[in-house]
Amino acid sequence: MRISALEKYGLRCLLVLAKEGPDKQLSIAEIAEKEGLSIPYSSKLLSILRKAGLVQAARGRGGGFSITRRADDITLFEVLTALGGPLVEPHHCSKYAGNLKECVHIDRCSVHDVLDNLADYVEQFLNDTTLEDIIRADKTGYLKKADYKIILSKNSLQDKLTG
Amino acid sequence: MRISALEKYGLRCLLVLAKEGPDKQLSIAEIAEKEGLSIPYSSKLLSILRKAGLVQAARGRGGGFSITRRADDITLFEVLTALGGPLVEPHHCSKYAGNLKECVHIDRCSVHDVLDNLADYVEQFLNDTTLEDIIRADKTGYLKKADYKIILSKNSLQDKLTG
DNA sequence: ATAATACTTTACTTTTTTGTAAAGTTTTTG
DNA sequence: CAAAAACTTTACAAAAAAGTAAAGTATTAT
Repeated sequence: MRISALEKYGLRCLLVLAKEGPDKQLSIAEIAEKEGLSIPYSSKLLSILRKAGLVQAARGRGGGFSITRRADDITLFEVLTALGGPLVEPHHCSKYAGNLKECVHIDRCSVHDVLDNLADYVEQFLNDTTLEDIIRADKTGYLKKADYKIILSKNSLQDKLTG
Repeated sequence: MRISALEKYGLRCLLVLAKEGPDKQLSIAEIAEKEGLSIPYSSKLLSILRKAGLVQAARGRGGGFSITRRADDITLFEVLTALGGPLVEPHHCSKYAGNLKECVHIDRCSVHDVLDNLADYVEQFLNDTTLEDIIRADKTGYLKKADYKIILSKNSLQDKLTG
């Protein structure tokens, strides 16, 4: 379980634009320079962010990229999902079944269930963190932080199935 | 950010042994068969688990693997860390600096800070989940689950540095 | 129009991760 | 002691991810 390079670098590029706000744009070269990345790699990252609708591009002379929404309206969840996909593969049991066509735990896979719970849990954190929070931390040195007082309860798997 | 194949398969192999308890052992062939994995791949997974001290091996005829501790004494954090390493690279800023030798945000990297917070947060969940919880869920259909009532607070970065 | 600027797309190389194969070592049984 | 069972190690092949390069397309200024 690891944060990918694409996620880290892509987030950093987006933060550069987030600091500028939706009304200002920067060229790939400017963004690459600010983050110490190569121009081709920055192009790739920005292309992914554009396809996800997080930034928009203006082509031609005087063009560049701008963020599509305000920093306080974009969550870390959106950004990391755009760059790295979901934490758990949607069809884990069919994709990672080893030699067999289907997971041996096809009827009830508690590993999958616990990983799904973890994904939900992580999503909660990521949805509670906006780009604005990160920008503010840069300026003030204070970062919003989960308080590690997690309430654990027993929930029925059946609840999830029936909604 | 993704759960790796090694983490998922490794966890499954360990769970097979956890269900048997520390006093019973199974051969690689038996474990592979139960999880629908190839024998060479299972060997690799069990080798990693052995080096991490989570299982022990008895060689020779009649040998096999057994878990070293009870299922309720092994957390998901230990298992996933053994199989996949930490969520965030320890020296992210020096390793993923792009073209430069050091991260451009070397003095204060709020991206790194927020990812460290995420790692701590995830660790909390993983430390609260034992192999026994997963085994129980297999039997009963009930899985312990974080209640999504996360208390967010503002914490000083300085707090982290000074302890 | 034309040239310069700047995004876009495709293809390719390198590195890492996954997964397999085979030869080696240890222990037990006959 | 020899053979079989079973773990161990090393090396290798295949697939995915990371990162680079180059040719293409759109826009604007002259």
